[in-house]
Amino acid sequence: MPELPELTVWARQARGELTGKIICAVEIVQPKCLNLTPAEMESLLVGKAILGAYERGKWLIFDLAGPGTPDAESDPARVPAAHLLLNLGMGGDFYYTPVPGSRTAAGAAGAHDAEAPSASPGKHQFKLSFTDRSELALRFWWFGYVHAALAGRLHRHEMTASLGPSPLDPALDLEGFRRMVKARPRRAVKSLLMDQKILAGIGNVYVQDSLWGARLHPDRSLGSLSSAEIEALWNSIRDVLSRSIAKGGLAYERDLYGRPGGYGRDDYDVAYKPGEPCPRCGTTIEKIRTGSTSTFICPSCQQISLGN
DNA sequence: CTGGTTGTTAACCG
DNA sequence: ACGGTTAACAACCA
Repeated sequence: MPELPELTVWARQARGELTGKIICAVEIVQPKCLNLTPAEMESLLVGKAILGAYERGKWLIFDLAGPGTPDAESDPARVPAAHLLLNLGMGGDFYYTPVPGSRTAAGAAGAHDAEAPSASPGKHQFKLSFTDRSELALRFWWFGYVHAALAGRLHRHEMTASLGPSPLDPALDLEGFRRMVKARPRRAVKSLLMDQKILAGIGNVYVQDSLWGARLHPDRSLGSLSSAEIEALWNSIRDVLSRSIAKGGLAYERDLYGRPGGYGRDDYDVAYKPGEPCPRCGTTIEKIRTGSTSTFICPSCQQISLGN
């Protein structure tokens, strides 16, 4: 499932590839995922230009400019007229189909055009068509959202407005993270990292090696963490996330151009590797139940108590 | 056929 | 109020 690193890669690509494009048609296959009626969504989107794109937790948000002055470059300070908010839920793909006969950033980077999976017809839930005949389709397995908010109303979109800061937000530092931890002494550490209202963007993949890097058992209560452990956790989270971003995200997710990321099994420490040796001490990695999710831990590096 | 997995919300309980 | 648990949603895979 896409988490913060994948969203970061997608947002960067969307900014480079889609900025300035004008939406001329919208295809809504699954109305259930909308926060508006299909007719409202269509009239809100058609005619607007993409001003920019950015990630917010597990959401990808497009700023849209109103019709009339479609060239975002000519007026970069213009206030967006609306926002399109996409969440792929438990997993999905974007399929970008470039302008016929054009060279994309992927093409320039050396991807094989013949191999590009582009839009698989009929399998997407939502599609934007642009006036230059390029398209962006979105496929997810039912839990995704396609929402829109009008200008000045983004703060009233509850699902994104209630998100906490990104762990990679420069405005959040170790002291800020320490305050988050200290404010909730009775909570389990894994539950804190997964809570999108506190820290946005970490899911059940990256949480695994974030905990292992700090030698923390997922069920450790926050009140039991030492100052050094909090700092180790903070560093571990940021290290895991930025390592994946540097490699283009998870190897089993695909970017806008259909290319897989470079962060694969060899990059994991303990995540999804039950039965394999801990890279630090060699102890066999275990899979345990933590609430409704699974956690992969090294039972000797990550103990609930230090066991005197 | 069974059930585990995946993110998010809502409802419920101690 | 807080935090853990569960169900619900839908599709895929083993």
